[in-house]
Amino acid sequence: MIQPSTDAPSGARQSTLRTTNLALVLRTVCASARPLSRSDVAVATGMTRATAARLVDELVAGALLDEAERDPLPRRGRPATPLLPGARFGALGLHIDAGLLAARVLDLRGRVVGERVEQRDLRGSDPTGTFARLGALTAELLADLPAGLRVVGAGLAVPGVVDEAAGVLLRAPNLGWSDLGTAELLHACVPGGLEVVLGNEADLAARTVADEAPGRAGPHRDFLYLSGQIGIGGAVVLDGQVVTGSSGWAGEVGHVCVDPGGPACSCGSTGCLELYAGRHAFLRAAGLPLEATSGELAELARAGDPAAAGAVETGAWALGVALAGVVNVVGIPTVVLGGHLAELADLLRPPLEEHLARRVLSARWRRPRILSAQGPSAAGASGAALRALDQVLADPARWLG
Amino acid sequence: MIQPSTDAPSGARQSTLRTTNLALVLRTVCASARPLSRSDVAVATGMTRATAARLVDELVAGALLDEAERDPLPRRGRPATPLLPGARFGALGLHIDAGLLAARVLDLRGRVVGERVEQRDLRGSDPTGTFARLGALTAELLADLPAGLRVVGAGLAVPGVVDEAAGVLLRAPNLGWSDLGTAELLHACVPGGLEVVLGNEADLAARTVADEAPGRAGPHRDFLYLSGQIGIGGAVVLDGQVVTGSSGWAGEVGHVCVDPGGPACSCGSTGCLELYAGRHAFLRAAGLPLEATSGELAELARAGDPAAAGAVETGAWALGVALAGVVNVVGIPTVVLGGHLAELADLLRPPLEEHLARRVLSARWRRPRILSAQGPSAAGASGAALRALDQVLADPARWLG
DNA sequence: GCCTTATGTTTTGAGGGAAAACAAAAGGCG
DNA sequence: CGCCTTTTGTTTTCCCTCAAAACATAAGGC
Repeated sequence: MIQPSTDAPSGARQSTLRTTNLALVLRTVCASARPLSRSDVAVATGMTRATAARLVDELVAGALLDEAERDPLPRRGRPATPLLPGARFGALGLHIDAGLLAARVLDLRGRVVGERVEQRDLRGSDPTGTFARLGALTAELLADLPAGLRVVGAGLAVPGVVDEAAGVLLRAPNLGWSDLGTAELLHACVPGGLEVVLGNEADLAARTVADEAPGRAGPHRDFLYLSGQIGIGGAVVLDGQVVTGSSGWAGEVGHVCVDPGGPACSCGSTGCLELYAGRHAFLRAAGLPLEATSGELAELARAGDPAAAGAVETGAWALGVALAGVVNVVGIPTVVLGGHLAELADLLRPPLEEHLARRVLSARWRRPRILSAQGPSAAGASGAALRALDQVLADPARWLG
Repeated sequence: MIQPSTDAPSGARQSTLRTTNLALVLRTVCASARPLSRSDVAVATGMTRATAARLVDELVAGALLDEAERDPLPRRGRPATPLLPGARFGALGLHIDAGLLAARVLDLRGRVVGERVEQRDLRGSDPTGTFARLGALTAELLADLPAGLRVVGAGLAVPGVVDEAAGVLLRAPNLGWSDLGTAELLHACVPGGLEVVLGNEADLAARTVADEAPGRAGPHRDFLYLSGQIGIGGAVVLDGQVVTGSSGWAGEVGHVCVDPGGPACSCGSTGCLELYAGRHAFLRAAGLPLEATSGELAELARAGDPAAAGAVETGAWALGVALAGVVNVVGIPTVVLGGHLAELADLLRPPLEEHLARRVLSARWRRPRILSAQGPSAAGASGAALRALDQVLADPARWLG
């Protein structure tokens, strides 16, 4: 018997055409660095002006696009009406990490509409209390939002492995949490009706590098993102898309083996990258207390402190071995350092690039490059909001009613 | 100025709807393990019977689908007309490897219509002569094909890194070839008008595991494929798609570092996986001549030969360290062993699964599994043909004229 | 003040799928 | 044997969406 095939691709009908093109128009406007006119949209998409204008009108009516003030630049011809992504659509991004709590709202233009960030040591904390505090921050933030903003979705970034579908945090060693169902905790955290999607911090932070605004591609589309918090998480980004795999277990770069004869790791393996280039490993090797920041370590190393310089040296070597393996497998020679590694990027870059040049097979053809993530702290919060906004870009028709 | 954006997604029109649905119908029939009727297609795709039937009729008229004999099974209702992928469409897959030359033609049903495989030591061979020999095999093969078969495309699998767009073989250490432009060599190799697309052997061989016939998914959709030839190539398969990255440099598992303090590799790095689990490494460790086969090694190890057993032990250990890293990064716990590793799979599995269980972070949740590729030799040839046939599935309208 | 230019809108037409009725080919059953 | 039921496949009618082309609008240039 043939099933109606719940997930199988279903036949395209007239309405599919419509929603597809509606989404295309919205994405085209979002993707542009400068405001487009209806005519620009027609040219960019290959539609006729009539069709493009009709779709734009519909999106403007639904506030998914805004008509901006006319450009007073003196040009020939009828003046165009510039279009911008709708400022009245926003999404909530939350972030829990070992050292901070954050709640941030981004709008469709990628602007921060409001945020609350709180430094706080959450290692070994009680989930209930932490979610309550996050709920308080969120309530404050939402109360301060400009009137008329539609919050269309929410996401929570956590430093660990998640089962997104089930909303379960499987393992977050830095928080000391595991197998934590978040549905109820989150339900108490945000206003009812707003669903919060769980996500891995590194995956979401990588989005802020891949996209500089909802639907607008950043300068790098293929890269490996390293999120150095206490451990080291990672995300592979191919053509602007985070490769998440069939489950949440991708990107555990911190547990790539650097030296099989090395020390035992808490994960059960030996010689994991985290033991050489994790935050604590850096600080311990530099003789600093675990409360010190990576900025302090960097300053010491730059000042010529031998222990700090040695810590950087060792970290760069370990990163070189592990990242060379990853680059050889995924074939992407661009690595973006985030989290605490971003603060050390300038120091790590020269030795790390040298190690990669030697160990990466393709180095002679395309020399591996090390970049550092620029964005604000709690990038996971922004990434979570971006992901929620991507829903709107994927199916604008849903939000027109 | 807004450009007509050559590669940007262009607006969907009525005809897009048509080609999309045409492709959907063809893929639906191909994906099914048993023949579908027009009515089945309608149910599976969610279209009306009228629409599905019209599209099927068009595909049948173009020979992309065949109407099979009616099933004589006594059932109520008007008897259905079973549909099968068109047997008159085929593609040519070629394969050059260190130890063999192969040419094979598959049809849309995934059947081998004809093949020529020749064992031959091609290490350090002259490209011109080798391509000439491959051309001779191909000419023989094509001459023997049943009349009326339309060969719609061709592919060539090579054990090395390729630039598919440019048709350049950048690096194939086992053949001793590098920076080899293949366009002219291939032009002389196959009949004019047939374009041959270059591809990496491991990527293409992985397709034969992901798809058991054109458009029909195999039992595993997410896995890491290891192609043990002389070196070790690999491919990551996610949701049935080979992840090739932005260039051809993905999948070089053989040069993942297993021990940074290990011996120097010809690639410039140290302690690469190939030095422990490459074909030659196995044979050398077992005290066998380099001409011996992996089957002989396996037999010795099973018979209790200590050197052979040690070689397997060491290889499993090295594979464990390297694959654990890959599994931790891509989050896929299924590994399919191909090439010479397939012959050793039964021996490697127990120790390798044990190493992975210890070193893979997700092992407690999803225990890593080791499988061995079943298919015929020269899987790259089949994969190359499958890829060429996928063009037809992607845009059947092109082949209706 | 008229022409040129670019943008935006309206009108008309064609293509493709949906819905529903219709036709066909078998078994079931009195 | 003849009629009903069931399933498949076909035909007809209608609606939706986009294309094409003409038209309207709002500016600068001369």
